[in-house]
Amino acid sequence: MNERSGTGSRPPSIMEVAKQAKVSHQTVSRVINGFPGVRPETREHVLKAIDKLGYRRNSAARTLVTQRSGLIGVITVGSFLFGPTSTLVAIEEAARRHGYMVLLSTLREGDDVDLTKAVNDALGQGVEALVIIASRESLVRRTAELRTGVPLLVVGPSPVDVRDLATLSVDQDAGARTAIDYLVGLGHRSIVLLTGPQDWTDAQLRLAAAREECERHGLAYRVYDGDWTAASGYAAAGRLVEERWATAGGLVPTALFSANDHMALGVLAGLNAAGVAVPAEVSVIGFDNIAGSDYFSPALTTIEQDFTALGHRVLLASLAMLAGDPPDLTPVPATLLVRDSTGPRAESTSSSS
Amino acid sequence: MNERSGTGSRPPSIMEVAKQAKVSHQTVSRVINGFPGVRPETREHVLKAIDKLGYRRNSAARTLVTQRSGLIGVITVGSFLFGPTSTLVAIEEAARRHGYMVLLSTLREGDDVDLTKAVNDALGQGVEALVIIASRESLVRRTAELRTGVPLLVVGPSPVDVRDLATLSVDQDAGARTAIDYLVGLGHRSIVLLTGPQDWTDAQLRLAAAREECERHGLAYRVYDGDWTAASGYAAAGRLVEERWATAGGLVPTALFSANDHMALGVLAGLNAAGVAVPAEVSVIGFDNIAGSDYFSPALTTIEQDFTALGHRVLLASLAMLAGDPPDLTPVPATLLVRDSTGPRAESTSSSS
DNA sequence: TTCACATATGTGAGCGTTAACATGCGATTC
DNA sequence: GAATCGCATGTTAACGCTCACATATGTGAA
Repeated sequence: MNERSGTGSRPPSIMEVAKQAKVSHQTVSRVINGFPGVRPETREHVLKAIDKLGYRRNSAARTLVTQRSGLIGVITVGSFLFGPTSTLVAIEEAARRHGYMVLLSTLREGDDVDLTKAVNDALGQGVEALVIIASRESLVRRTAELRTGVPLLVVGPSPVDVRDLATLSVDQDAGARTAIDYLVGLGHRSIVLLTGPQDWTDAQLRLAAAREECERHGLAYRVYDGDWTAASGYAAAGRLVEERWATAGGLVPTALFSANDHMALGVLAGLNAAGVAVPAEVSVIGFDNIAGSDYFSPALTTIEQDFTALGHRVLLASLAMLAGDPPDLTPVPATLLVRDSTGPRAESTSSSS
Repeated sequence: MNERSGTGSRPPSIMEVAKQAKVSHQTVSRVINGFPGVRPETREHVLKAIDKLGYRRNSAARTLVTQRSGLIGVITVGSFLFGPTSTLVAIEEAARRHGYMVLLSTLREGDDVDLTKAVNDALGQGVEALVIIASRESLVRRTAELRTGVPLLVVGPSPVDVRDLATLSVDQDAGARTAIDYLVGLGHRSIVLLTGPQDWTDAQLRLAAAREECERHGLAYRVYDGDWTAASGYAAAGRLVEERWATAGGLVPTALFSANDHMALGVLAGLNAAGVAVPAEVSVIGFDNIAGSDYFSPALTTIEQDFTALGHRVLLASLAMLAGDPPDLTPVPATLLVRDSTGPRAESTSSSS
């Protein structure tokens, strides 16, 4: 039924459909947009003409007059790691469900120039709202300075000193606290906090919360710097082993909280290489629940973030802002996943000084 | 310098810039598009007016008249696994470098209806070219039936019986052969091929190539079914252990080729649980080089796919098709990454029947 | 019948931009 | 000094759609 002109000419317009269906272009428009007040018979004719001509609405023309592009710009900056990517996919899915499409920009590094350009490009394409998945503190700050003219939502924790910036994220704070509490419940009194790069807000928040929670419980703890990679986790394991040698009595670290799963993987490899048993001698807990973490050796206890929920919430919030309503910005919960890499503190450990 | 009207009215148009700069709108257009024949002084005025008004080109209007949206539709279907995601990011990056933006659609499952809808939506937004990252055989077939009216490129191996479909991919064939050859070089004569789901073209191709290569070398081999997950790799390890018990002499499998790294991770975990030493008793080789595979226990020997190169090539090919030139569709190479999970066949193994 | 009134359809303008062509003007040529 | 050229700029008409309004047609009340 569907025939298309093979020439390089323009695709059929609403006018040609109108002619074909012997109605006015406006009636065609009404049919396309499902407006009421069109006789079923007329509608039928129009639909047939549309099918015959292979007509497809030109959204450029529509956007030009309505100011509505049906586009949401999503800018992910700095990484294609697990979290950002999962969030992106979830946002896209939610967007499509709500009749929007996603215009994507991925920036490798937190380059200000690139960010500004990406924002401008997206705005130039007429996006109705802008979502920035920014993991770095500095980036979020830049973002706050941007005057975009459309609703702007940042996925990632908000710096406390930046006001008037809509941010939405997984509850890093609660997640980190849950992890520490769980370790405390297992009897651990001295633990290592392996943190991510400090210019990542997620890393900051996880560390700050874990630290506070340690202090609240009166734990002995020390902080190791990591950079999200398994390699840095491996190095941390080496340091931990040394520390266990050098430390006396009840202060020997018996557990490690890694700010992400990749580093935890490195930690497991490092401990294994050093002959330290997990969880018998040291418990390890991660953060993210990346694919495969249930098959690490041993299976990794970790904090799972519900990125699908996050993505949906991001879209809902954008839509709310678009409608002029206050968005729901409460953080998305993170939940504990207990597996094999954590266990009760071994009594022998405290006596091995 | 930049002031913006706070009202909800329309943003400034080229006309207002023209009035502000006391030139015609066409001159403004010339400045915006960098056309020659504008006096530097005039250009200066226009630029100043643009800055003052906070003018930004309305791409809907531009698209309407030029038929060029600057948009490339990318549809990823069925997974957010390592490969597809990496490819997407690389495409986006290449696109931006060439002045295009990416309109994203992610489909969870290979639902035909969704695919058609996604294609139509993208076309409706005026994409100039369409890239479909399809991992499933059936999907690629559907794709071939789509008449889009714009250049269409499929990322993923092409079914041999489907003609006239531009496809581009990593050289799965060469990658799998490299892996087998490497094992052969280490002296292995009996190996297990752990394959992915057979409706994934990648899985098919990797298996077919590995199989052929095994036969070419006169190896004993058997095929285990997997589903890309670490869990299925774990199960495969169990089966392998049984097989080693039951098999006699030189036919005891001493190596396993896993069609992806996640499954290889599961295999490592399974072998470890069964007390089988890697690589002393069994060598394991993966495919993908996912993040962290260098910190598996032991570090995984694998085949690395250069997705960045693939993404760039995809864009180049799209551009070529757009220009009416024949695209370069030769596969992107895959390279061997030797790490610790593979080693020479242990002599003891063949005598342990 | 005549008016009002709803319901179905048509008409014209305008959205912001570019493409094609038209104009103005100083410099060059004969 | 007129004709010619080249450069810088202006004018007009699309592009395909939606909006606001105008016009037919049918229906019931006065």
